[in-house]
This record gives sequence, structure tokens and C-alpha cells, in this order.
Amino acid sequence: MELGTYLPYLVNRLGQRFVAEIAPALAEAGIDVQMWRVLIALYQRGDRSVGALADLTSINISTLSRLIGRMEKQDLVERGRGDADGRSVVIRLTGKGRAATKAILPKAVALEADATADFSEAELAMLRQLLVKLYAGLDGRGAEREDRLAG
Amino acid sequence: MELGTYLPYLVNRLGQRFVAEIAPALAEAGIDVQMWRVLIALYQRGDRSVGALADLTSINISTLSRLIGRMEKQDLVERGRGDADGRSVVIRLTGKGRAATKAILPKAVALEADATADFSEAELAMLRQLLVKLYAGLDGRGAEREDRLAG
DNA sequence: TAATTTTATTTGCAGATACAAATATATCGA
DNA sequence: TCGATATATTTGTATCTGCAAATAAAATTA
Repeated sequence: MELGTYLPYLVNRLGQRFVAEIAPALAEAGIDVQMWRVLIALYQRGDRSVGALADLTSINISTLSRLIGRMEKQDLVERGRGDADGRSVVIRLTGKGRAATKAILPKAVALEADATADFSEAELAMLRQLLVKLYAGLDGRGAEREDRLAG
Repeated sequence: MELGTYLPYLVNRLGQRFVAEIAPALAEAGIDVQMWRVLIALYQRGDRSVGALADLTSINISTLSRLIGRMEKQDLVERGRGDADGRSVVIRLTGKGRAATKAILPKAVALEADATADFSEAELAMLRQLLVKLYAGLDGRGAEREDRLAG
């Protein structure tokens, strides 16, 4: 295995770099990367339970619970009880949270645009497609898991 | 911006997924993901100073210093003083560290192979090339940085 | 070569993370 | 409907993280 062609390495290196690039724009608004993930998830998908947000953001649910507490203190989101299911807690963007998200979004778009400035439309489309395919390729992998599901 | 086509999202989601997939194999050997990053860097690039390892792995240097302490306790690596520069500390794999790395490597290779089982050779090569190009596209981006470099 | 500045690493500390246990509410079966 | 079981979230706790300050060893300058 050669590090420089190993996909998990290439992908994680790139992901960390994206995070490092967007962090300063977030910091101006007193927001960290984990908060940003929650904000865009809520902004694009609407109100969500803690569990649903954990799935969307891949943030551990207990970590997320406390993260939401911090975001509440900053008046970025608010907690409410679920209508249908009283066990679940619905997280909503506040006006301030929505405004902060709108303010940062153009910078997030610019980050992607800058990074892909040398890409043709075809390359961009191909890259997105291959990333989605790769992600899909990780679903239900390995005999062990199949055994478990089968048994 | 649509989340499902946004490259930083696609990339980070995939990276987290790779980490989640390899973690169980590492856990068997009492190794976590950060330790694994250090191990493969040392395995492939040879002995390195703490600072050089921080660059290779993108782990914060103070975090890395303590991580190396834990790895030393597990007898995976050892510290020595730099020959040329007495300030730097050279980190070396121990026999145990090298053996653990060799034991895990096939599983890391299998992870990539599984994820790309449906890929043609051309697609795989294209994906790697585009990921490298994207990473390169993030170098020296933005007017601010150029100003700083110029001034 | 002694004093100053720069570079490499470690450590103090405050806060973030994740596992497991606790809590709160809902659903199921007798 | 009551008790048992399942699901959603929070909290206790030990550990990890990263910034800034401290330490250690060059390199530079007077």
C-alpha cells in the first residue's frame, strides 16, 4: 500500500483541509465546525430531532446533546418537545441561527468554487458521482455483517 | 447550495465512514485511529521527528506529543534525540509497533478494495487523480493569503 | 563567546468527546 | 389498564484535544 494513492488517506486529508479552510469564517461568528454541521443540516432539512441530527451530521448523540446545549446558550437553536413523540426533542434554528447560517453559506460555496476552479464541469460531476458511489460501496460490506443480518 | 452535492460534505462524510470501518480492526490491537495514522506514517516514511509527524498526519503537535507518550507506554514507538538537531525528538517504530502495523495493513487494503469493488480501473484512477487535484486546488487560495505572501 | 533570538517539544489548563448508566416517555402484551 | 420492554435523550465520568505558556536546545549577533 502506498499512502499517496490510498483512498482513505486522500479523503481524510482533504476533509481536514476543508475544515481548516472554513474554520476562520466560522470563528468570526463564534461558531465551530461541529456547530456548523448542525446549522446547515437544520437549514437545509428543517427542524429535526436530536437523533435525526446525529445521523445527518455523524456526531455522537451524547456529544451532540451537549453541543446543542452550547448552541442554545448562544441562541443559535432552541429545543422543543416532539409533537408526535414526547420522547424526542425537536431542534429548531432561531432567527439568529438562521441569520448566521445565511451569512456563512456564501463563504462555504466560495470554498468549493475556489478548490474546483481548475475543474471542468465534467470533472466536477464525475468527482461527485464517484464520491457518492464510493460511499455507497461501503454499505453492507464484509461477510461478518451479512452473516449478522442473515442470522 | 445543496448538501448532497457539496464536496466538503461528501468528502468528510466519506472520511468518517472510512474511519468507522477501520476502527474495529484497530481496536483488536488496542490501537485508535490517531495511533494508526502515526504508525503508517512511520512505517512508510521511516523515523520522523514529532514536528514532521504532525505535518504528515495533520495531528496537532501538542496532541501528538501526548499521543506518542501513550504509544510509548504501549511499546509501539520509542523516542530518541535527533542526531543533527538536539532539539528535535526522533520517533521510531518498535518491533511491536512494526508488527502491529503489518498485521493491520491487509485489513486497510481490504477496506479500500471492498469500497471500490464496483469501480473500473479507469474510475479508480480518475477518482484518485481528482482527489489529488482538489487538494492541490486548496493551496494558496484567496486574495488575503496572496496579499500576505506578497507583502 | 555571551547574550539574544529562533525553533522543537512538552506541559498547564479549560473545555470537548464518547462510552455507559440514568432518566423520561412510549408501546406492547396480559 | 398495569407492568414489562423498547426508544430518545441526557448525564456521570474518564480520557482526549488544542491553545498558550514553559522548557530545552540551536543559531545568530554583538
